Formats: sequence, C-alpha cells, structure tokens
Amino acid sequence: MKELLMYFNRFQALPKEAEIAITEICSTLSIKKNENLQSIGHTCRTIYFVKKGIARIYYYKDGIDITESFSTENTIIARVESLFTGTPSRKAIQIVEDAVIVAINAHKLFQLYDTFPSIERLFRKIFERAYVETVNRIESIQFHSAEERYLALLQDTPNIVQRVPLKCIASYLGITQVSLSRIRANIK
Amino acid sequence: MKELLMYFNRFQALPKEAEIAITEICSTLSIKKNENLQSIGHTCRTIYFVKKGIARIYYYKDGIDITESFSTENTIIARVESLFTGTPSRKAIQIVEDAVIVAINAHKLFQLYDTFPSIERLFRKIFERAYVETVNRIESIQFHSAEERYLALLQDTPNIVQRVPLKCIASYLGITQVSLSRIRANIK
DNA sequence: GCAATCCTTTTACATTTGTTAAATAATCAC
DNA sequence: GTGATTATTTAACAAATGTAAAAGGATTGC
Repeated sequence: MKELLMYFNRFQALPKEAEIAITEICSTLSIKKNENLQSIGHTCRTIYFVKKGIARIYYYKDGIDITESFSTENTIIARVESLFTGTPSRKAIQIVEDAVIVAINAHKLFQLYDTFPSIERLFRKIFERAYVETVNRIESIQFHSAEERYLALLQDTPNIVQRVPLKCIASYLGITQVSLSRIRANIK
Repeated sequence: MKELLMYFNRFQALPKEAEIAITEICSTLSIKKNENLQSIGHTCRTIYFVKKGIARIYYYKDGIDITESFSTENTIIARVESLFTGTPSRKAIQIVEDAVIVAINAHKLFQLYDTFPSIERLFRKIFERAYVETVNRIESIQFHSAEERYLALLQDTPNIVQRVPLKCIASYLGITQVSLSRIRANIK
C-alpha cells in the first residue's frame, strides 16, 4: 500500500486519519495475464491502482477489439465514463501482463469525501490531471500522422511498446495492425 | 447570473452563502464576434460560462488554425490544460458569434474551495463530466469515419453546424475543409 | 453600391490508410 | 518437444483523405 500512498502524496498531502481511512477501503489483488479485472456491461464501482504489471481498458467496435488506454506501474485506471455517470460500461479492464493491483471501493471512497475534504481534493486533482492528459491525447490523435503517434508513444512510454502486443498498440493508436507493421518496417 | 446559478444547481446544490461568494468573483462581459477572449501564450486563470453566443478554443498547428472545441449557451469553457497545470496555454479562446460571457476568477475560485467544500464539490463534478465527454470524444474521433462524425455533430448540436463557419467545423472534426465539402456534397 | 476580403465548393492528382489473404514467426498447452 | 494457436509481417488492391489551385458565393467596410 506504500506505493499508493506515495502516489497520492504527489497530488495532495493527507492527514494520517485520512490515509488510514483510504487504506481500509482498498484491497490488493494478484491477477494473471489475459484475465479480466472488470467485464463489459457492469457499472464501474472500483478505481484501480497498478502496483505491478500492465492493464488496459478495451471494448468492441463492430466486433473488433479496441484498446482505449494502458496503465502501467504507479498509475490509476478506471472506466470513468461509467464511474462518473453510474451507467453500465461497454468497456472492460484486462490484465496484459501479470499484475498486482490495488482496488479502491469507489462507493466507500465517495462516502469518505464527506468526512475528509482532503480525500475529495486528492481525487479531484487526480482526475483533473487525467482530464488534461485526455485533452492532450485528442490533439495527438487528430493532428499527428499514425507514424508520428507511434514514434511519440515509443518516446514517451517505450516500455508499453515493448511489453504489450502490437495489435493492442495499433488499436490504441487508432490504426490497423497492418498499418502499424508498415510504419515499423518504414522506420528501420 | 441567474443562468449560471441554475447551471451550477444541476450539478450540486449550494448554500446561499456559497452562491453569493461565487457571484462576487464573477463578472459579465459582452464580446463581439472574432474578438479573442483569451490569447495564446497566457496562462489560463479564468473559467468562462457562455450566457449567449458561441465561443471556441483554437490553436495553430503548422500555421493552420485548428478548433479544439465549441461552447454555446449554458456551457462552461476553459483551457484546462493550462488552468490545471499552471503553464502558459498554446491555445486561445475566440468569440465566434456575438456573446455574453460570465468570467469566473479561477484563482479566487480555488480559494473559495477552502471555505466552501460544496463549491469544490461543484467544480469537481463539472470537470468530471467534462472529462467523460472528452473520453467519449476520443472514441468518436478514432473509430468513426469523417462522414459519421459530421453526421453525429449535425444530430447532436445542429445549431453549432448552422452558426459556425465550416472551416472551424472541419478542423474540429479533424479533417480539411475540402474533405468536409466533399462529405456535405455526398449527403445531399 | 462596389471593391475587397473571406468562405465554400470543385477539380485533379498524390498520399495515407484500410481490406483481404497469405506467409512467417513466436508462443502456448500438453 | 510438438502441434496448435496466436502474433506479426508482407503483398496487392481499394477507399478515404490530403494538397494545391481555381472558381463561385457571401459578407464586410467604406
């Protein structure tokens, strides 16, 4: 749990009691590659923190598996479109590489918001940051070529490219696997 | 200001004192078409509410004017990547149609967070919703054709399509104006 | 009302990416 | 280890979108 509290502390200092209260609504899971952490059709009521390994959010578009995002060590992962609206998610969370995950009970977390304003503030800041990253990603998708996006991913998160199957990378970049292969062949 | 308080109330009920405190850090502006509300290079310290008219966030990519988003009556507009990181924005906010705008002083707003937890909660919810919309927009950009995206825009916000120059719509959709013309010609 | 400017469409051609299918290469289960 | 499965690459062709240039339309300022 130490990693999680250190992660939190980078956003917002918490009083000891708040740290304890959060710890009490968390549980740690070890999950094997290819298992689903959450499946399609369920309403998201958990926020996850990746302690070890890699997870991805994916969904099906016209029967094709599309990766929406990856999360690796020391990052948060959640299907926010379900978490914040209370509607069932069309997306699933899958473990891409054997993982140790901390699961935060979102319902209990939101209750803690009333007792500990610092916890509400912490998660406000966490999701503000995630929001900014999402805005930046739109720019990347919309106005960079597929090759530029691949090179940027290689530069920003080389370990993702190394540790994740290319078919997941391709759909994350918004292109087909064939296109990604072509791009990789061109670069060498 | 009534519209703004009604907008807030849809997210979070506020005690009277909180409403008054917010009202005191707001000012109302009338701005003419084509004027910039905020310019490129300045750090965003204001959150805007569009009471009347249309505004857009735009920036230059390789010298070409790109529209990131539109805001019309009863919506919030802010350059969050600057607001939440404190760094200068590469983006500007421009008025697309004569507008009445409520400007909320973000610095003072963030101070109010300490006095009124309900205000912090209100804006947490506002930006959580905006975050969800941004996540959904990525899906739309990445996995729908340009024609599908245009048709969706026509359906979801027909008044934007009617009231905004097509060159702004084109870059918002991530395509060239020529492509948009082709799509429009195809539909008829 | 007119010239100047800006917006939109059209055309022709270039480039990128998608689609389908097949061939290798790598990994997994037993 | 071996066969089966899965992942990746390659090839040939199709479709979508971009680029550049020109021509109409619409709007604006005086």
